[in-house]
Amino acid sequence: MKEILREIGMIARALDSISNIEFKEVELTRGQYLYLVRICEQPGIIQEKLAEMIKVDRTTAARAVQKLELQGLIEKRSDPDNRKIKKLFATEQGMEVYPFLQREGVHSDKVALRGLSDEEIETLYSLLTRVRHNVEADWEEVKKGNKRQY
Amino acid sequence: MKEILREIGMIARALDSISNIEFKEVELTRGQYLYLVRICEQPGIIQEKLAEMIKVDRTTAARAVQKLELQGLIEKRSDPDNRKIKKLFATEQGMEVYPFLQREGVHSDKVALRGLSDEEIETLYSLLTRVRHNVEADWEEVKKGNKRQY
DNA sequence: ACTTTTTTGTTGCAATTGCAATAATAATAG
DNA sequence: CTATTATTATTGCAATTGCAACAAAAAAGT
Repeated sequence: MKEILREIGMIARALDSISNIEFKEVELTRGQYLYLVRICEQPGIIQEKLAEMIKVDRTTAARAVQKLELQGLIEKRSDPDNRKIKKLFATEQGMEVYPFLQREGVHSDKVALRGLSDEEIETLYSLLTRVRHNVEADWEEVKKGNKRQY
Repeated sequence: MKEILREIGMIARALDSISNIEFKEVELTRGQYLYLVRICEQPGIIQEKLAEMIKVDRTTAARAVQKLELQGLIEKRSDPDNRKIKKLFATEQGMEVYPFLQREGVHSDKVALRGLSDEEIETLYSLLTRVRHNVEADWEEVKKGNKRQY
């Protein structure tokens, strides 16, 4: 049943591709939207958690965040209680583009789920959450350098 | 319900990341496995279809295929009936690594679907197929330069 | 027949991506 | 309390990725 994972891959790449093209209108380059939406939604999140959430390499997130900061869309604030971390916040300018990201997301959602009943959507979501939990555990292990055996 | 698409994104990135790390063992660099498995499974497929299947830019597929050829894992054959296309075939060497890709795929599958019943798996697959069809239509439009409206 | 459009392939950039390696602080252990 | 480990962030490469722009052949229109 390996086709399930292929379907997921296809859907993810297609949607990502669409988003990247559409967000150029808001001066966002490839991938940036992923980080910006999450920072808008979870003000104060740190880079490390962001990478973990998105499932991307730590250094990739570092660079994406760096660029968002340079563009003035987000801000890094040092924490007096913990000098190791930098909390991330969307600036006013960042918050201005957020509604656009939301609208695009809602639309993609609508398109993707067209023809599915509310119940089917609920089922799909619940199943995917479980799959994600399964996969996420392995991802963290492998990222740490541990080897899966099969 | 936009969380569905996020779950899909997370799962896809996590699995892709794992695969990329594991396939280094077989001298494959990032992304190459996507193309190689499909060429092994569909001998004679052309680049354009490959990109369409995988949902990746045409030029990205071009470069991936180019590299696979340079590494001697696949072969491009010109078609006497159609001088525009080049059919792709795995070489012996390419076919040798294929079983490894398969085993990895089966294992990822097992991990991802752990705890799901056969029926749930069936349901998930069927729902995802529908979602993919929905998304794929939009992707092709947007790739052609057409604008979605919302 | 021939003109226009679509398909298929390639290359030049400019950018993201991620592994390795480094650093610094915080948390844990002995 | 100090030594070791884990967390968080950064930078230097080397590679993939994709948009633009081109080319050539095939397919569709007129």
